[in-house]
Amino acid sequence: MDQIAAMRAFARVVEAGSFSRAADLLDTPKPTVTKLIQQLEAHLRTKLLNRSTRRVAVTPDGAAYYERAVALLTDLDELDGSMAHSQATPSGRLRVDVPSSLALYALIPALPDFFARHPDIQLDLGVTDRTVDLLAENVDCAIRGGDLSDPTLIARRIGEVRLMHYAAPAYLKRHGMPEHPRDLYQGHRVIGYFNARTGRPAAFDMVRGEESYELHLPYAVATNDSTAYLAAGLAGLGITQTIEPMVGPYLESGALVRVLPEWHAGPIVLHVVYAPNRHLSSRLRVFVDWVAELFGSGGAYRHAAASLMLAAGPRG
Amino acid sequence: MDQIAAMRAFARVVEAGSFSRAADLLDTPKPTVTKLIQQLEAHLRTKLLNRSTRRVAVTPDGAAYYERAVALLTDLDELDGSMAHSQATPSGRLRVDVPSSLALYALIPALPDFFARHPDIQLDLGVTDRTVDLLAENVDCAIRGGDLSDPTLIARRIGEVRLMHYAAPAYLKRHGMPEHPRDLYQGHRVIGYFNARTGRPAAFDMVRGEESYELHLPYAVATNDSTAYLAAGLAGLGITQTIEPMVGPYLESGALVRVLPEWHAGPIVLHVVYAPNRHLSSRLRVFVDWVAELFGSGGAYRHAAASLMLAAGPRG
DNA sequence: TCCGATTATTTCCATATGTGAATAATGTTA
DNA sequence: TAACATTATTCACATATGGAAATAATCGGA
Repeated sequence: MDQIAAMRAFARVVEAGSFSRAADLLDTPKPTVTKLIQQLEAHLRTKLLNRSTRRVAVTPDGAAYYERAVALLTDLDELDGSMAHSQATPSGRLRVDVPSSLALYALIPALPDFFARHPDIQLDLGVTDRTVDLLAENVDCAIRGGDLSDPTLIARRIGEVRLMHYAAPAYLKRHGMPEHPRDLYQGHRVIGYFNARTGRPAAFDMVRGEESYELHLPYAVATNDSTAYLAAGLAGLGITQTIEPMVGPYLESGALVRVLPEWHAGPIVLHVVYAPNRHLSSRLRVFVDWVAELFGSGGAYRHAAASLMLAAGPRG
Repeated sequence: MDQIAAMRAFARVVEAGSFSRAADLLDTPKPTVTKLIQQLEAHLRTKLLNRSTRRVAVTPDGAAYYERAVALLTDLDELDGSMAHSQATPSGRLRVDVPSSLALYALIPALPDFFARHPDIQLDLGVTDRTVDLLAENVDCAIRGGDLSDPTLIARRIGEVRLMHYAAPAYLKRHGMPEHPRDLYQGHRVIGYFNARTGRPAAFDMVRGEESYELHLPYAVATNDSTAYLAAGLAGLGITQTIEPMVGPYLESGALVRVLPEWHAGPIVLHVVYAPNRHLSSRLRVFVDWVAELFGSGGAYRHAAASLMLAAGPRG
């Protein structure tokens, strides 16, 4: 028995004073109304309505039950309605994971635009380069760069950035400027970036035309956080392999210098990933669309100049 | 979809943290739980649970829905429980119709005993000789004497009373004592009792052994209320045909005298009638049983001596 | 009192749902 | 990395429910 349908039918019969009219109002066949009322009475073991073919009278028990049933149905409709409303109107909290560099240099500076469009959404930003488990940590979506490790997630490509090589002037004054990737093995140090999961530092990729090298270089310091990585480079601790959009203001101020400018480390593809879901919430949908537009339009780094500046190392 | 079952399943999964455990707690097959959750998510167009075969996590939407759904289910269980409770423990109001003479001389004086047994029941007594429509007037049951007119009602026989003939001394002083039923046509008057529905006065039935007469006699006054009828007889307005148990104290006090004592008007069978109902409420059941016992045991009129006494007419 | 219009209910077949068995997926352990 | 135990889901058939048509019941009017 569908008790809710039965309660609705009963309420309508009480209000309409007739099984037939109630059936019409509910757009339900008359035998269905009959059966629902019978089922409800059987469930409650109480006669709710005294009826003949011409007349329907509510029993005292039925009248008492009606009052409370109507209140319950109102609560239920309200609950259903609030779920529908929150689907139709993007609102509520969204948990998003972003690598720190993309958060600090691209996403966060653009958020005023997002909130201008969707003032009812709250974002919980997880700022970490670590690859989080979306299910385990109740993360709605994550922005990821590079290779994707979880094939079960939906990955929507939103753009790409180039990795280039830079060093602080003080570093270059001490170690000299390399002319070729092989030179990096001659007394040079790099800033290491290690994958949080495997613990192994990433290789330095050098690509020029058809020529390419994958170098595993000695480092004085390594980190798994992209912003700390940049700070280490600025401190003159070694050569960095960093995404282009982050370094603009530091190149301008001279805090960083391009190293081996004809060589780059190839593009890093950016994705926004989320779990498959037949019922994708509207807030997740609008966020994903907005992020795709932000990074895809090239506008992601427009605000970088007005963004935070890390401390540069000694100019030497 | 049975939304209530779905909500219950959802609540159990949230609490148990597992589909299988929830199914066990609900004594429901596991595929049923799976389907119910799927149906609920489809209904709400919202993902409530992120799950794998090994893990179940509640979404933020799911958590919010859970709080409110549990409150609703509690209200519903309370409502269902209150109906069940009112069935198990006889309580609530009962509308009973009784002819006035039986109310005043038998039922009402015995009610202290009924309420000692069932203190939670309230009785609404309709005291009238009129044959009420149980359905139209929301009457739970009625006590009736004589022939039954409605074959659709359940009639439970509870006893019988004899109709005899009486007159006040003053009446007999004026008109003399009849020796035979035929004498009643010689200047006598009777108190007429008319059926409320047909408006026709009842005949006087006289039975002695194999001999019987059905007399339509002239009357000075007629009424459709059995207590008013008795009062008219006490006032010396004519000969009455009244049930035996009512007149005890008046015979004792001499306010009434037996007329044609070898003749009686045959027994009147008493029934308690009520509408057929698959779910007879417990209070109606206990009332019917109690009334049957009261009238069946012959104790119905035990209290009459201590009961109200109508004013007698002039003794003459 | 009888007839007819109206309305609740029943019947029987079509459709939807429930459930046992099988399958797919997950995540821990050796 | 492979094996295995556990658990959510799917599949196919059995059972329950929905609904059109037919029937039964009611009650007002002639």
